[in-house]
Amino acid sequence: MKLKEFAKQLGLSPTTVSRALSGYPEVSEKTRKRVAEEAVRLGYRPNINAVRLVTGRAGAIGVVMGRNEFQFCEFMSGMAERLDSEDIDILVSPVADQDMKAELQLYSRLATSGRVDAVIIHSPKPNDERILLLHKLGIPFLVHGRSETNVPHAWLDIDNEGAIRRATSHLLDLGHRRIALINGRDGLTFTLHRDKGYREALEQRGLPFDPRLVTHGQFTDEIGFRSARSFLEQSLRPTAFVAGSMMTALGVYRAVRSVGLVVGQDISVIAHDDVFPYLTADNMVPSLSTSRSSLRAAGARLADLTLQLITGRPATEIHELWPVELILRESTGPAPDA
Amino acid sequence: MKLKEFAKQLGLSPTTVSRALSGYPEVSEKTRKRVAEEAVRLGYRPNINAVRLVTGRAGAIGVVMGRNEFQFCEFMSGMAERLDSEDIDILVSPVADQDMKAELQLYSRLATSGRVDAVIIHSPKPNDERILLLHKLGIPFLVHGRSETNVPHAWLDIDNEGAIRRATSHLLDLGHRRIALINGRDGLTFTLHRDKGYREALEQRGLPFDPRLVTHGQFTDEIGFRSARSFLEQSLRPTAFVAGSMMTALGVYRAVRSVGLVVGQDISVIAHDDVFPYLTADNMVPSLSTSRSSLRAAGARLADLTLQLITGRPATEIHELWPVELILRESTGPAPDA
DNA sequence: ACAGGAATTTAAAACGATTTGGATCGTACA
DNA sequence: TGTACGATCCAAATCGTTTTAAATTCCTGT
Repeated sequence: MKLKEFAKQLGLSPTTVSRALSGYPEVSEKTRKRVAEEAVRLGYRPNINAVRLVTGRAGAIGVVMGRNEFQFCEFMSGMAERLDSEDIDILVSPVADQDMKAELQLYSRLATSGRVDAVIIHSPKPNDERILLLHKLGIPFLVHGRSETNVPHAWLDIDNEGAIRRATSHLLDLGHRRIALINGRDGLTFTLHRDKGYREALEQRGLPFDPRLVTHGQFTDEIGFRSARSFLEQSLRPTAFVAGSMMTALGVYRAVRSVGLVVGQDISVIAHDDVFPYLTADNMVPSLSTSRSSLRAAGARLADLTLQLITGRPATEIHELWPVELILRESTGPAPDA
Repeated sequence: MKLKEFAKQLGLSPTTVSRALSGYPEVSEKTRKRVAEEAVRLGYRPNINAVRLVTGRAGAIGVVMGRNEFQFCEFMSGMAERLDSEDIDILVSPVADQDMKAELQLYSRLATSGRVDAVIIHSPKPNDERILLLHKLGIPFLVHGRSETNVPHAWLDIDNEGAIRRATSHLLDLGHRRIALINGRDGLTFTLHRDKGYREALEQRGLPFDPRLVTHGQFTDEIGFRSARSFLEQSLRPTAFVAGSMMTALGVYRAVRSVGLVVGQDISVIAHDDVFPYLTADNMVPSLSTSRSSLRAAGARLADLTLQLITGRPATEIHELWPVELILRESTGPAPDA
């Protein structure tokens, strides 16, 4: 059913009907109500593509998905939750991991194709080309994470630095002196922030920083396992691990067991938990101490902020830094006697 | 840059330019080439919303994402891989798990809003209301999984029945007689198929089916753990587990260890693996025997089939059943002596 | 040189909404 | 009574393409 036909059935002009449905003020309350009711009864819905053409809005937010990111679904779920009351879709484009050229091209296509009103950038670097590109192309965008890139941009991030500082500090409080950090991919801002938090905790006690106790890599069980194994094989092995993700922690647990040690007794573990419904720190054996921040909530909020950005709120106003909880469970305990 | 302006610069009519770019035959090769080159040079790209309005195509495929599905990202990645050469987007809508009413409403909105050209249905039931609804609404759709719903529909599925039959058979070959099955959510076709495969393997040996050895539930580590624990606490405990997913298997491993037994020795485990880059069966300790089928490949193929469906291939022609590999690793071994 | 037909090209009509700039209707006030 | 003004409503222009139907150009064979 088209607007013209629907309007005729109501005995009104298309103009009035359109206005009534879009909430413009120059239509009487009585008419608006009647239009709304009849629209439901007759099942009239504006053709979305016509609306998009004439308004110039795309009605969608673009997100670029790396190939190996298990976190992505959770984030998107959050976005979608917030968006489903609006008439805004989520458009997903995939890109091969660590292929910056392909990724830039993709963003460029996305921005110029008019398919999306805004895009979201994940895992930025301190100096991120994508941010420069999108700024230059003039499309609204939001950064999930932080960057030092020298153009104004909106961002939302969690306090990675504080999270890891506190986790490390807590392990130090428990008497651990050799603490290994299995961090994220090198060069990304959040990885750097976590490195920084780790060092700060050491510095606060006047303890030296040993680069042999830190590794970088993707958040997979395999990397968690390998890193932990190689740490445990060092002559002076660490007594505690700070792991970058739940998947990493799985690998760490395995590595610890594989050398005949016990998590929570011989080796303490704290991991960062993005809160997944299908893999919970509480259910691990022993239950896993975590720094926790809901990725789903971040997705929802980021969607919200994106809507604000689209409707004109200046990007320079949009900066949110979320605190991270530290939740202690059984995987952390006092350092064993040396 | 608009078509009109671009055409004027070329000294051609909009019609010819449009045709040249869309590959219609009634334009000379020389002109086509010139138009294509100039389009790149001047950066002309048709306004996507205008195209969509006039052609009536939405240029997007809709997928509905349940909240707790970690598999989803992997599937979507596959779809996206196939789609990124086409001018077709993926539109993601979330829905609360197990809320069929909300889900039906969502599909209905999706189908009538004109935002998508086709939708994909996941995890169907033998008698699936969504299939009936979409058929009634007349929008093209593809089912990932199978259904006995009595309307013609396209589908792609893996051979769940055969996979679990073979896994169970193999455990029987190894001498196991009490084999527990930790299956998926009750009522879904793939769950029923897996149940069936399990029973068939038993029947083939003339062994009785014991319903106390089968549980149903979501694919989470928690459910894996709880189910396995309760099995292991039975007076006559099973010596082998067939687990529905990698997450489930994580829980099973934990449960086995928590009662002081050893996977691969006291207890054999086979799980179904959808092939995730961040959690691999090979890296588990002991490495996990799996029935394996790439979810990413399924996503890519399903995207492909969806394109075919949209361009007119009859749904009744589109039926694919994929075989599942059985990969034996260290988690399976001969049954311990009774 | 010219008819006939194929190969190109084009003008103009969709597609289905929003929005601009007026029109109409009542009501209140001088 | 006439005017001004606010409250409603409407006709027509517009968004940027594709596509239909018709016009033009270019060959080819006689």
